[in-house]
Amino acid sequence: MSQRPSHKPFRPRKTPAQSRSEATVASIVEAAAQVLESEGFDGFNTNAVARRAGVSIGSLYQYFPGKDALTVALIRRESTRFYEDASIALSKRSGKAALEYLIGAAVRQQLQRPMLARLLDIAEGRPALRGEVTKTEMEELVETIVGRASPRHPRPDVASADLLAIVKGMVDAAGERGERDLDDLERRVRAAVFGYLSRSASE
Amino acid sequence: MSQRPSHKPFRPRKTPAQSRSEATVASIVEAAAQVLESEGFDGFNTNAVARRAGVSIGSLYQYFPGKDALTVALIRRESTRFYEDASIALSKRSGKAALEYLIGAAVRQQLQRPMLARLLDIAEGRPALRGEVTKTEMEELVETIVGRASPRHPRPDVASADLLAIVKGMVDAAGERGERDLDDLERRVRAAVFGYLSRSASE
Amino acid sequence: MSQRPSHKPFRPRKTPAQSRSEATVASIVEAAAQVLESEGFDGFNTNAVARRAGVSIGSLYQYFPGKDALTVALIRRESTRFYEDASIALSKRSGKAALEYLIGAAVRQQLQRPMLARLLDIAEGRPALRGEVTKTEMEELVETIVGRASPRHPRPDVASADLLAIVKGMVDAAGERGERDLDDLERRVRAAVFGYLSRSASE
Amino acid sequence: MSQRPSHKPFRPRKTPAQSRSEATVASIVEAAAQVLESEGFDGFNTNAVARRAGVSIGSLYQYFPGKDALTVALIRRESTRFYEDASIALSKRSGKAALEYLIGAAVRQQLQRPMLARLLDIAEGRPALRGEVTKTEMEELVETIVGRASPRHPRPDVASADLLAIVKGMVDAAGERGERDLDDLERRVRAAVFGYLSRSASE
DNA sequence: CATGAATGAGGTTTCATTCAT
DNA sequence: GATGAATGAAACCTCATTCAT
Repeated sequence: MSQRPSHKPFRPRKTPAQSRSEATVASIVEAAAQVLESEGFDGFNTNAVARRAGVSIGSLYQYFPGKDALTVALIRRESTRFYEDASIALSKRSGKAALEYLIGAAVRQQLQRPMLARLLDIAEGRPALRGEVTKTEMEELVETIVGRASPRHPRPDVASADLLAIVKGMVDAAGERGERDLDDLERRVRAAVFGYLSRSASE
Repeated sequence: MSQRPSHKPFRPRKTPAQSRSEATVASIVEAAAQVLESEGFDGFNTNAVARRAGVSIGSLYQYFPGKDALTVALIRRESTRFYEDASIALSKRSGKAALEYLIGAAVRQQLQRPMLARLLDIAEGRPALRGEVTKTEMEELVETIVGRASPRHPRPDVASADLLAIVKGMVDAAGERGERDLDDLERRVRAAVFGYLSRSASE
Repeated sequence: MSQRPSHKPFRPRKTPAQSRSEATVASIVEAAAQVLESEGFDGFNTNAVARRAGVSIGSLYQYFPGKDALTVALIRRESTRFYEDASIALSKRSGKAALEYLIGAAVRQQLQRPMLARLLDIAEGRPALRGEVTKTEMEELVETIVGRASPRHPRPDVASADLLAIVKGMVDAAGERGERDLDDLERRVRAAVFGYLSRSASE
Repeated sequence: MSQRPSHKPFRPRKTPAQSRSEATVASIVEAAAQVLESEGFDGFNTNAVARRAGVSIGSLYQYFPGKDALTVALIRRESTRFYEDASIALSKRSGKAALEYLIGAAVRQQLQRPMLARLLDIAEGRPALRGEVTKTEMEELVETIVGRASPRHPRPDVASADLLAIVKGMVDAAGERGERDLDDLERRVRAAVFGYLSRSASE
C-alpha cells in the first residue's frame, strides 16, 4: 500500500488520442482490477499489474505517472460504470421505482466483482487519494432520487449519505461472506433503505 | 547461514512474566493504535510503532512475532472493549432497549477513535488475517439481542449480520466525514436498524 | 500491508533476456564465490555479495530469490565445472587411467580455490539445501569409472561413495592446511583410492 | 553462524570450583550439542541453547563470555572424549591392532551423534576459532600409532594427517547418508587406511 | 515509443549481548 | 548469582521508479 513520498499528479500522462494507446490504457486498468481482486492490496504492485497487462513496466509509467494514478483510474472506471447504470434510475416513473432501481444497480455492481468493489471502497478512503476521487456526482444522483422518493424528508443530503453507507455496508459484507443470491440480498437492502427512510423522514 | 522456515503465528510470543513487560506490551499496542490513526496504513510500520511506543524494535519483536500479530492484537483489544460494553445490553429489560444500547455502544466506540475503528474494520477483512480474528462472539451477542427484540424474525442470523453491516457502514461513513454529533447519528442508526427489522421480519 | 507467503524457491528468478543481465548474473555468482572465499560463511551476506559484484542489492534479488538461491547457483556452477572436467575421464583407455584422471580433476578443482571448494562442500550438506543440490550425476560418473577400474568389486555404489568421500576428505584437509604441491597430493590420493579399491574388492 | 565483531576470549569465565556451577556448565554444553544436532547451524543461537539447558540467557553469559566460547567448549568436550577413547589404542600390542582400535573409536564416535560430529568438524575450521581449537594432541597420537604400525613410512606426519582426513571424510559421509551399520563401515575404513598406508609407505 | 535491467530507500526481522532488578 | 526484558546493529528483502538501450 505504501508509496514513496514523491508527490505525483494523478492524471494519466497523456490523453489517448490514438486508439492504440487507448487500448493499452484500458488493458492496464483492467489488469490492475484483476491483480487487486486476486491478490488483494498485498500483491498489488506496479510490476504485477504490468505483467498481467502484458506490457512492460516502462510502458505502464508511460501512461500513468505513478501507482496512485493507476488506482485512481481504476476507481474512476468503476464509479463511472456504476454511475451510468444508476443514472437509468432517473427515467423511472415513481421515486420508489427509481430508488429500487438504484439499489438493484448497487447490488449488481458490488456482487459482480465483490472483492474489487470492496477494495476500491477502501482505497477511496485513503488520505493520499482524498480529493482526487470525488463522490459528489454519485451523491447528487442519490439525493435527487431520495428527494423524489421521500419528498418531505427534512435532510435529504444526510439521508442520501446514510443510504449509500447502508447499501455499501450491507453489500460489502455480503460479498465478503460469499453470498451469491442477488434477489435475496436486494430484498434485504430494500428493507433497510425503505425502513430507514420511512422512520427518518417523519422526525 | 540463514533462512528459517518462517512459521509466522499471530499469537504474542511470550506472556509477559514481569509487570514491566506487561506495560511494554500495552504501550506497543497503544502505539500501534496511534500510528494507525495518525498515519493510516501507509505509515503503519514496525519501526514507527516501536518509536512511538518508546521501545526498541527488538522489544516489539520480543512480544509480537511480526507486524500482522500486532494488528491482530490491536483488533482484539478493540473488539474486547467493544464486546464488554455491548454485553451490558443483555441486562436490559426489553429487547428494544437492549438493541438501543447496542447501537449506542457501537456509535460511541466508533466515534471515539473513528479512523482507528474504520482502519481496523478494513484490516479485519484482510485475507492474511482471516481466521485469526473471529467475529463470532459479537455475532452471537447481536443474534441473541435480535432474537429478543424481534422474536418472530424468520432468519435472525441473517438479520444480525445485516444489522452489524448497517451499523458499521453508517458509523464508519460518519466517522470518515468527521461527524461528531453522537445523538443525531445514533438516531439515524436506530431508524435504519428498526426500519430494517420491522420490514424484514414480516417477510 | 505486508507479509507474503514466502515461497522461496532456489531457481533463479528470471532467465536473462538481454546479454547485459547475463553478465550481471555471472558477476554476482563470481562475487559470491569471492566473498565466501575471503570472508567465510560469517561475512557471506547478500549486501557484501552485491557490493563486491558492483551491483545494487536490488539487482541481486532480481535474479536470485534469496540468499540460498545464490548459494545453490554457486554450487551448481562449481559442480558443473568439475563434472565437465571429470567427464573427460570417460574417454580414457583403461579404467585405471580414467580413475587417475578423475583424481587429478578433483585435486585440481579443489586446490585451485581451496576455501571455496571446502565451503561449498559444507554448504551442500545444509538441510535447507537438501534436494536442491543433486550429486547424482557425479556419483554415477564415479560409479561408471569404478566399474571399469575394478570390475569385480562387489558393491560399486558403496565404493564410489567412499571414494568420493576419501578424495574430498583428503583434498579439503590439504587445502585447509594450505598445501600447494599438487603432484604430491595427487600421489597420496591415488594411494588411498587404489589402496581402498584393492582391499575392498577382494572381500 | 555470524557473530558480532566483538573480540572475546574463549575461555569459560570461571573455573567451576563449586559442583553446582560445574553441573550448570555441563548442562549448557550438552544443550548446545542438542541444539546443534537438531537444528543445525541455522538455529544454533544462544537463546535457544539457554532455553534448552533450562537456564536463563543471563546465566549462560555468566559462564561463557560469548557464543564462540560455547562452541569451543563443545568442541573440546567432544575432542577430549574421543581422545580418551582413542588413547586406549596405545596399550595395544601391535601397531596394527592399535590402528584398528583407533579406527573403531573414530567410527563409534562419529556414528553415535553423526550430525554433531559433522557440524563440529565444520565449526573447527572456522577462521574465527582457528587457534582456539588445537588438534595437535590428536595428531600426535595418530602419528605415534602410525609410527608403530608402519615404522618405515617416510613421512609419518603427512600420513597421519591424511589418515585422519580419510577417516573423517568417510565417516562423515556415511553419517550424512544415514548409515548405521558400524561393522561394515569400519571394515571399509580399514580398507582405506591400510590400503593407503601400504601404498604410500613404499614410496 | 517500448523495453526491462538497474536502483536504493525503506521496511521487516533476528539474535548476540547487556544490565536493571 | 540468577533472571529475563531490553537493546540495536546488521541482515534480509521488496517494489516504486528511472533510464540506457
